Amino acid sequence: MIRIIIAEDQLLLRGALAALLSLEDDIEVVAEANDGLEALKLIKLHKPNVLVTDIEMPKYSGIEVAQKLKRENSNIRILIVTTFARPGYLQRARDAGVTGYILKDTSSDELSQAVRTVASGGTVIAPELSQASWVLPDSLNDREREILRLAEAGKTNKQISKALNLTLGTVRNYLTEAMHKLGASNRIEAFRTARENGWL
Amino acid sequence: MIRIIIAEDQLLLRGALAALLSLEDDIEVVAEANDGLEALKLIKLHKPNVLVTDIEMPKYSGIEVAQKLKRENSNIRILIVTTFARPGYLQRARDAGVTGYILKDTSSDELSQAVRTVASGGTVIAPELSQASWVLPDSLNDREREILRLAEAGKTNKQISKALNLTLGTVRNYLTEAMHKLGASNRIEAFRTARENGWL
DNA sequence: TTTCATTGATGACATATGTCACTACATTTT
DNA sequence: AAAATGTAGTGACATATGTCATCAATGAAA
Repeated sequence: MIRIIIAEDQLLLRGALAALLSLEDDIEVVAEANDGLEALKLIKLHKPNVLVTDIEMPKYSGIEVAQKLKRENSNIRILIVTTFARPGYLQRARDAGVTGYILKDTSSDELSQAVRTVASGGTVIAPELSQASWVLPDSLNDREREILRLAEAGKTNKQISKALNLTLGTVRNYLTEAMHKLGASNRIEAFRTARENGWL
Repeated sequence: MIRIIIAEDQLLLRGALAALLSLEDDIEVVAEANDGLEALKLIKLHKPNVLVTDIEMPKYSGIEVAQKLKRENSNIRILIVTTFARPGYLQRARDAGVTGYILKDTSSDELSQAVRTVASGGTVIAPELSQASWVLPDSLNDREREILRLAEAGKTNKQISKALNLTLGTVRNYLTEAMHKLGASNRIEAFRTARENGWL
């Protein structure tokens, strides 16, 4: 029997996933979490074999949960079920020891099959991601990432420089550098590209 | 018996919604659509009582589908189930004759109850929205909207002016005006605010 | 220890953005 | 017909943004 926990903040989908997976003879849903923090607590409590989780959730993202579990040398298997086919997400997920990554645009059959594969030590990657767009490596550094995030929030260079205790000129330099790395010709293109690739 | 069609592009959620609603004795799922266009075709074919639909879908959005149905004087009831609590969406949905608007973060019980209410001629609005709706009226005009959309895509004023056959100065004037209306101090804040309110 | 990479800074420059007052014209309203 | 409204434009101005070459301090690697 494969014991699983489901972490997903959309109640409707969470309930549905639980219902669908409970129908399988070899799968038992032992708990459901509404956010990353709750997921961690429930995992410690129930020691399931597999965590089926969304990425974008309150408290901790699915990727952060995976990172924490890895740091604790947990031997739980993780299957991420997300809307976003973002190369950067997949990259970080794999680095965090995640062995399953599928999209919400798959069938319930594929979902339960993925749970089984992951539970038995296998790897499942959504076909949309397995080949495509590896091409761009994330070359942004932390400063560039921070600055892009603030730019995305509508901050001016001056506000960014105050927030990060940097000079106005330095902020502009980092932004220029980020734009070059991303092939963007202004800050808006830059943070959009970074966001779409899952680098923010 | 309430005959319904479900339109939702995420396969997993669509299947789950269908499964959940099929469990109810008084509800029958007669078809499922993957996008707005398919939904319209299936409605003509099956003449269901209620359309349960997402907003953000390929081909036509749920709101566009509602608008087309209204123009054809269809007497189908529409229940929108969406992730987004955006006042502007709700506003446009109501203008299109939609009588149900709930969030994906509700329970399956509330969902089936909402279907019944809408089917019998009632109205259901997510509580998160029923108050917030009239906070800010959407005072943007079409030009401002277009320009904000292009700005959001990372276009410069010059590119926008070429795309819309306007003068550079005119584009800047519209942008300034939009920023004033939205209480924003630059284009990024402007299109973010507009987007969050569902005005783009 | 010398070299190298990283991180942050400066200054000068061109271009883009945002602000405002005012104009012009066509279409509605009154 | 006169007034109001909507749509687009001009010009002048200040500030923000993006580009580059160059410099300095620090810490890690050779």
